[in-house]
Amino acid sequence: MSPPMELSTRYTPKEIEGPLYEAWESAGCFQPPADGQGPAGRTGSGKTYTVMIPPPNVTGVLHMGHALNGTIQDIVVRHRRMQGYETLWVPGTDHAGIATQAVVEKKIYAEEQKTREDLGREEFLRRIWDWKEHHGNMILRQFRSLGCSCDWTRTKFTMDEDLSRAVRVSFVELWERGLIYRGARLVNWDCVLETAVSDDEIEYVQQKGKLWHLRYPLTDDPTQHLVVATTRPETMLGDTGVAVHPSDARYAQLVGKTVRLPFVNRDIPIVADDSVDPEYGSGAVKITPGHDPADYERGQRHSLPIISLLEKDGTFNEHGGPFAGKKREVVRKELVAALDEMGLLGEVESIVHNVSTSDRSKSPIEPIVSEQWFVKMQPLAEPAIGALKKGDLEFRPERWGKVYLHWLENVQDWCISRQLWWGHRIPVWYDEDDVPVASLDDLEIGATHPKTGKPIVRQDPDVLDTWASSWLWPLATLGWPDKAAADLGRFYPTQFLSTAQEIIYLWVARMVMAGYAFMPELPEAERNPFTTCYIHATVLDGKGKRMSKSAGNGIDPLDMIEKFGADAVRFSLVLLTKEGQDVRLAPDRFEQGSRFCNKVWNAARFVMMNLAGEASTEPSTRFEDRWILSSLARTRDSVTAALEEYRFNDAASEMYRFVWNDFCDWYVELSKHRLTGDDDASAMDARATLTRVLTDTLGLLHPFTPYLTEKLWAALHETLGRDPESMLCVAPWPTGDALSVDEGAEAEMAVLQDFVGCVRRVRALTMVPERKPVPVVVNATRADVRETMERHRGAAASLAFVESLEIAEAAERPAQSAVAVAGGLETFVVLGGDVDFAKLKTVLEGRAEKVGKALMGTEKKLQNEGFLKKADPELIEAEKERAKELALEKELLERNAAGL
RNA sequence: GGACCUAUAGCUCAGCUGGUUAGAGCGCUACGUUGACAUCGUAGAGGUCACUGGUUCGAAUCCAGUUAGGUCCACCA
Repeated sequence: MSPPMELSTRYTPKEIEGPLYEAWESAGCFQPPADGQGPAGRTGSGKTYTVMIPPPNVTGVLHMGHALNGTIQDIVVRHRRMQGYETLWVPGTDHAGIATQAVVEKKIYAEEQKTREDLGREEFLRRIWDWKEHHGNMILRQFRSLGCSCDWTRTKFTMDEDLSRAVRVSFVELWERGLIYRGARLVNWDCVLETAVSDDEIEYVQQKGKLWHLRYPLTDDPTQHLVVATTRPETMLGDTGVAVHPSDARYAQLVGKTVRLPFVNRDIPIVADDSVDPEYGSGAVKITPGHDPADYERGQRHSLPIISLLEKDGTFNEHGGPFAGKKREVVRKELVAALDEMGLLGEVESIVHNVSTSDRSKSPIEPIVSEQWFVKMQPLAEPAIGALKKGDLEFRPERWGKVYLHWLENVQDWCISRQLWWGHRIPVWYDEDDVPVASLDDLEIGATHPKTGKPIVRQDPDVLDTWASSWLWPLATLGWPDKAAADLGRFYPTQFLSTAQEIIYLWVARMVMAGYAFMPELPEAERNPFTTCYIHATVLDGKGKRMSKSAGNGIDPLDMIEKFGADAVRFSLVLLTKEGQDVRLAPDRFEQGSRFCNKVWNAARFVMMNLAGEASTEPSTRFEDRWILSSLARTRDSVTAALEEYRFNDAASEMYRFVWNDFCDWYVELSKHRLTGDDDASAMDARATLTRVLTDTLGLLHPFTPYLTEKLWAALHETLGRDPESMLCVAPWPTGDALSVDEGAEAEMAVLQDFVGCVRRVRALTMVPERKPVPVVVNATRADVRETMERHRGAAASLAFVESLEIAEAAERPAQSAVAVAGGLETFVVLGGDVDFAKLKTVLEGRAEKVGKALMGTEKKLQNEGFLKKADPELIEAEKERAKELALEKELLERNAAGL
């Protein structure tokens, strides 16, 4: 047996993490075994376990939410890998259309004062690719430093050639199934940047504004007016109706009549609509379907025409009448003044309201109508709803299923076109009559339109929504649309998806739809892309606010990794994050994980420093060995169960408790006198048990703290002269093999712990130092307890630092002794010097009172007829037993207090 | 406005399908360094389980309401 390798007294993550990660990767540990001939000596098991990373934006940097999610996925993946599954975790990034385009555009403007129009489409795209090559994927490197065991050889990007192909195939398939159509739609228009922006890029800014009351003359009788209230008076030029609430008596007789719109002299109808709030403003709403989403809806309901007033830069077009050609701000001012002059301006209220503002240009958003591409969602949603209802898909926590269903059951058609340059170009070409056609392969300008036979004149300039590629993620990363792709057959469907709540419908629901839509050849349940969708906690700051870049309250996980190590960050995150519960984080929360890692490190050091002698090969019959192995068995079972049920914090706290409280505080302490004592057989048993417990502990802990445990695994193997090539990362998960719960040993251990607790309490109370040997007399009325004490007097004496130990049934309290009571034991500690008996008396009385209260509680229960009649008989028995014990304890406490 | 979540020790949180002397970590108090670990050990103080009702023999736990905080979605003409 060789001496243990040199281990410092403190765990120093920084030095070991990098090399270990490289070792895992170069040994191919993260790749599933190919064709039964696995890397790192593994063979295929035939069972696969697949996880897809939610692809972060290429522009992204790791934040706490990523760190938490990365940790969760890695725990699952490492656990399954050790269980023998052929495990695949696919990493990658998302091209994130607008976010990326904005980042690069901004950078180019800052450096060269050039806009994307200045560069032109082709050059601009080249620049983005260039940027992506140099600065993208930073986030993937950060996932590595967390220890994530992704198969990096399969890294994907949503604009890779194969994924782009998949996007195009999916588009054409939907086109051919008649699920894609073109239609008018209000989009959020940024008049400064002259682009549509998505809902996500709008900020609602609270501003002071005015609510203008405008008086519209009735067509019948121009001396009468209908007053409408608006915050955007200039849009009146596009009004095609006025709405009032159907039950509003003030206007009831006007419904069906028309008003004449000033400036443009258009007669527009007055309609009744439930959406109008009679209390707000004048109770009458102007309807501008071309420039307001709510009005668009109202317009649809009442079949009102749509008028578009604005050019792309925000100037008014020919529908603006006298204001045509003027900017929107100017029109507002002039129009209000003109109305005032005509006597058509009523009250002007000052109000505070939310103005939708473009994130990027900070200018007010103008909703405008434009032509967009849509996907019909209804037919795609049906099977996705079925997946959840039939149980082929489950959410964790379950309640998120409701969010998923609610969205699917009210699903709107999906607008998939975006007026951007960065993204998958829409594969649609038009002939000279503007007849569109979708095509798998690019059509040349001048080529023949396959349907009309006329020449193609242009390709659609827009690109697809980012989610039009990410909804294919589980399919396309495995080789779809090539149905014969080996990975697709082997790893699809996947088992586990962990992601954030806010993308349940943006992403999760759509992936499910895609699975059903594009894998029709599979049995129904297997089309669903993942069986479990785990929604992880939202990470909040120490004050309970969401962590975000803009709020500046984020904790950088990389700083924490730098300071505490990846394992400490991982362990802390998981320990703190109860399933389904948001988590508040402050930097000092990571210390707990850090301390734990150090504890494990030192426990392992202790074990290895004491393995220099022979170890037993037969199972030990000694109670402390049986006790710790029993506890190990319980822990192993509950950790395994917790991991399989995604209760990661339960698993982590079980490990924490076992390692710290059972193994370090009791077993290691109990082993010390054996390892240095004269009883060789006992020492051999201790060495065997220490080795066994450490080995399994490292295995159980590996998913949580991979670096620490891998390092210690290597050290242990070196110490024992075992296979130096062995890697914990791909070692088998600790399982049953003869390790089971031993209730006898547990009961004996409980007696010992009671005894030691008594002695320690007396010492603390009377200021006798922990290690100063003292004579102890212990009374145990129960014979079995007395026998246990007799059997383990050596262990008891060693743990309690006893000078002499007398075990009796009813000994008198020795002179100059203090006493503590627990579990039916009456423990007298003989002290030298002065003892504060008055203080001791107070403590005993206090305890007696507490125990008395508990006793009263149980007695009350036992006298309660309802309880005796209705409660579980076993429970009643237990309660009687408890009453006996409490009564004994109370008696002992009172007797001793009285004797002082 | 809609949906959902939370309220337990000074702080951050556990407490599963109702029966515990209501727990953990941090912080606090006292004591302790001859070697696994001071990123440690031992002992201790500290809680009307937000409030009000209800169900029950029995409620931190189940139900209803109130209050306070949070998250997501929608968005005010």
